[in-house]
Amino acid sequence: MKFAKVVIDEDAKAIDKEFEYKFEDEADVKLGERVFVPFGTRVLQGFVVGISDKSTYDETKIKSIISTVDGFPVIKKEMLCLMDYMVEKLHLKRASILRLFLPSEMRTGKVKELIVRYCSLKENFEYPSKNAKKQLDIVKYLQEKGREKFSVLSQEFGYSSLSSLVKKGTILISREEEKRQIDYDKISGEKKNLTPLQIRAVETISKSKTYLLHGVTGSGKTEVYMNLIDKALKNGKTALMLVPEISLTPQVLANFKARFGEAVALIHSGLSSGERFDEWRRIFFGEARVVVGARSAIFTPLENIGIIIIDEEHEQSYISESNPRYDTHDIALFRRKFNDSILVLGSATPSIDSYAKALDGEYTLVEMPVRVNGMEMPKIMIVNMMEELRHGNSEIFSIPLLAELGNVVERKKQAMIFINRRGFSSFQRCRECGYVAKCRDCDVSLVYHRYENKLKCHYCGKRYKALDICPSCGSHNIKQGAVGTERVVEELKKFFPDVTIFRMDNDTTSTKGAHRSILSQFREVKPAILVGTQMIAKGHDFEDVVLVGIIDADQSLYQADYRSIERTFQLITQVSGRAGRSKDQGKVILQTYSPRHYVYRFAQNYDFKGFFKKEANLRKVTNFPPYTRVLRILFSYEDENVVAKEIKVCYNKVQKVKEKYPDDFVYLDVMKSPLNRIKTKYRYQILMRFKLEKADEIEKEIYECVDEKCKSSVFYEINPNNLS
DNA sequence: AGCACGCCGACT
DNA sequence: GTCGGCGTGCTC
Repeated sequence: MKFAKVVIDEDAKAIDKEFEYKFEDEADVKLGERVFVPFGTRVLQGFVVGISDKSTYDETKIKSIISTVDGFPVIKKEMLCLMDYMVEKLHLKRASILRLFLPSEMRTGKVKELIVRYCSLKENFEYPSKNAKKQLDIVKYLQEKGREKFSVLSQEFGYSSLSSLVKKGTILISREEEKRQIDYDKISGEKKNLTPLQIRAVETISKSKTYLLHGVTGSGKTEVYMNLIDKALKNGKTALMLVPEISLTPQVLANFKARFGEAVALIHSGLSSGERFDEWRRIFFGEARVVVGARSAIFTPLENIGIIIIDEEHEQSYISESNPRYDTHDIALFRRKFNDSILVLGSATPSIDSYAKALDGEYTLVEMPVRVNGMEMPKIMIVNMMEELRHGNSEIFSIPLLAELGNVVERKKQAMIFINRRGFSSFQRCRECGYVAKCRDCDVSLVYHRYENKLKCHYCGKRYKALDICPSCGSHNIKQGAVGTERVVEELKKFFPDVTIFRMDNDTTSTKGAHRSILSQFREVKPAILVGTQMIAKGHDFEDVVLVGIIDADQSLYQADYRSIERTFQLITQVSGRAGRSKDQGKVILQTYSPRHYVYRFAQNYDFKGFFKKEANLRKVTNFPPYTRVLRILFSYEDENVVAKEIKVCYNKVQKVKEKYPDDFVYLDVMKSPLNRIKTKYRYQILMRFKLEKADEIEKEIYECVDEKCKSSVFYEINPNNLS
């Protein structure tokens, strides 16, 4: 008799623990397998997360495992350890963690293996009659080629001829499982010669520890990554490389496929569920030895990892913002340790957090301060929009930007205009009474989308009719708020009616392949202007882009978030990099209403170190991370009274903890979340900051403050990215 | 989560 | 009398 600890596959707080079940034979159930178990009156699926000879529960109450689900353990040992770590450290529910480790297709069970029928000739087949021309063609084809897919032959020669050959027994059919082929651009993957700087980086990164690779845009980090992966493969190890979702462009994918061929598995949101399922299994069974993917790829069941790379490590998208909330860095650090592998965090603008760790010696700093082609970084010109206003220009575009755009058009070159907001304008406001339309389910203003003539909630996605008269006072005087991508395109058309203008944002890239098609179209046209959000800021090398315009750079600056300045610096550097790929020196025009802000001064000079010093110092004196830890506990529930009451109880307990550590707490407060309601749920939060020395200890005690039985759903966030 | 058990109101 | 409301508590 054996006993298994089972996590029930239900995402509910109340059953988030390990239940014990018995089974007879050791060979029947393996660690990490999915099993069917009786649970109360029902039969549910669960994960075996532990096996032992003894039980720790009343043996008369222990039931038997009914059967296994897959017939093999789907969760490997490393991932079981990772689950424990995430439960302990991030206070996530076991089932929701385990779900991260499997492709969703395995739970819903909708996707099946792709079975392909192959046709081949019987050994001593009889020739079809002379009149059956099509059938003879098929036989001839197969004599030459040996075998072919049923679907191909049917397409080529017609279904009826083929099926009659099958019926006669002339053709035999065999069924084989095939992995779905992922679509990617085929390019040649020749190795480039490395610069001395790149060689030094590759040689330095060799020990099993964590490196921070700080390389300016254009310093050739990707080539370094590829060489490092090569090295890992030669040592018989595997490699995991993460890139932000938006920079997971066709170019990047093609590069990796070309270089490492069949050994590469790709994980990204553009895959169909079948493709995702197949890629996961190729990784699981060791067919794929290099994994390239977005955030969630950190959970792939890759074994014997020699190197983990997080490219653009500063990117926000590495922090999951919705339910199982986690930071990819934490997971990567865990897996690095477990596999005793190398971890490389790469960026042109490292996060303040990572860079501080590097200076502290926790990470090893590797620098690549020079561009591969020896080119200068593009010149950044700061335009004071207040000044423009004073001179009577209240348009979106400043005079210098228009002049430079004109110049680009004349030279038949290309420009990119970056604007950090999609839609036509941020909101519609009534000029008479100040009414702004809000989402019924969420506490946010609606965004106007001109193309659909609809108001959209960017939180829950709900659509509303656009305003023509103010529902509050009846006035027709409706004003558009701040500009978005759509509006910029429209305005540009007025100034440059003959120039091709492309728009790229969430709305124009929602369909599969749209991203790729816009970029390849843009590549072909000159002169042309590409208007877009964040997603144009990454990794595209366009030789002919000589100008980048940043509309309203302040957008990201004034947010109730301690990282907003850091993010602004990163954004400007990133976007500016787009102008620097051509032979002519590129130019960047940055429009701002606060030209004297230090972030612009450092960004203009590409002075990361100076910026770091200033920003780190500010964080230190104002008691923010990385010198303190922020913990946010978010309660949300449909009934506002319930949330308010429950969070109050929790807050009182937290206050007791604070009294116990009076010197460590630098901040503690309870409040409505700035976004008080999202998807019909009211949100309240407790915010606290405490010093690092006893942070782990304090954190543990704080977690005890939340009543397990409360109705609200509770989210914990460490150093949250935004406080809404 | 989902289901049983249980303790109150208004109906054939 | 009992049918059914949903509040509470349990599931190895």
